[in-house]
Amino acid sequence: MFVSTDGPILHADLDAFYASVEQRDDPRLRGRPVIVGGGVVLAASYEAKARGVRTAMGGRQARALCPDAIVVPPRMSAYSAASKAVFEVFAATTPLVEGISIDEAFLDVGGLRRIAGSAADIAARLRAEVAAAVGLPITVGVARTKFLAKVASAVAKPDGLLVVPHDGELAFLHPLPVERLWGVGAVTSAKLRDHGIGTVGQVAALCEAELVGMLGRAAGRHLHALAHNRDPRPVEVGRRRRSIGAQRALGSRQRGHDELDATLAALADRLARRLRRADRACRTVTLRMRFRDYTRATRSHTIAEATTDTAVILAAARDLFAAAWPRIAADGLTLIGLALSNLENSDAVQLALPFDRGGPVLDSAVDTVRDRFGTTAITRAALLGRDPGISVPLLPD
DNA sequence: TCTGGGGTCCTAGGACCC
DNA sequence: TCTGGGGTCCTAGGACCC
Repeated sequence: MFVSTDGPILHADLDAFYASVEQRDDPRLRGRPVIVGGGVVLAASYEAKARGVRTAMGGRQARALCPDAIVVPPRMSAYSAASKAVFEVFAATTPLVEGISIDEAFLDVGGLRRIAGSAADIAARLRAEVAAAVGLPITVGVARTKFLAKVASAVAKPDGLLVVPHDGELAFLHPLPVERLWGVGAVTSAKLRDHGIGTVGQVAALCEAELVGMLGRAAGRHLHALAHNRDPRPVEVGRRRRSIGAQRALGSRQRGHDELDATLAALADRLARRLRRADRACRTVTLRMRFRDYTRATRSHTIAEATTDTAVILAAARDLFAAAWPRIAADGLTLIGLALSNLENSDAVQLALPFDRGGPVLDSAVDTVRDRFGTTAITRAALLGRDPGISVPLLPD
């Protein structure tokens, strides 16, 4: 489900989010280099970033670059609470909010001009409100497209506001390095630079076919469009998660079969709980592995019936694990993970009825469910029992 | 100094169906 | 016995993002 207008789009992005929450909650950390996460850097304050510390960097390297950094363990519940408070400020600004991650969202402010002023005014007020209500710095980019709004916020960081005017879009975009384009990571960047392409303007000078030849169909078309600031994607409200996963790094020590099996069971249990809490069910279980040489592999299995059952999920995971065991034993596992995908809503109600009973029973059962859960929930029911899996349409979808 | 944990989307081959 | 095009689903891998 999505709604959108033609109006300007805000990209709001909290600065060094986890580290900023730590500095907010502990005055001794303010103005000092802060690293969240020990083994690997989950977030670095701007004081630490100035010393070269980067997200996802190994902890030892980070401490070498910045020996006086204060390293704190992550407090995920504090970050969730802060995120929730910030999203409440977003929601008070416009109903058209698309959350991208815990610290980032697009806001469509088209149609608000008459009641709330220009997009620049709205953005400035949003920053002030987040600072006042939650005590965190946030950067906002404003532009006509999602992509350009995101580029603008990245350029304006930290604690900034940047509005890209309609008549200045390409003048702003084209001098930027290609790495600013959404979807250009290490691999694509290297390919482009091999062809002597370093700026967005140089990408824009290529025709689409040349880019497709270099990068493949989807990536080529995508980059060609972005380089010309063509991005028709609307701000989408109410997007639902398509997969949930959990993983554990295992370090270099070799783990035995039983220890890995116990880890697998813990992952399955954790994921199944999250699945049920979200009122979703899954059909596909994927086992993720990383080996000593850092190669990766996935093995997946799709079940006929969506499930929320820990035992069913774990059984599928164990089958995949057993099939992969020879390679695991030979190559050594350094990471194990599970992902659940092919998610369906599990907030439907199933009616189990005797196989030989007729329509009136069905009708009264439907009425019961309607009374209890509301009419819109019912579209069809499965006949369970001796012949499971038969679907009978009761009402048109 | 070897690289965490959570996600998204795309590609490509094969099975299967009409 | 050989022949087609089109579509969906599943599986595996890969690039990318925060």
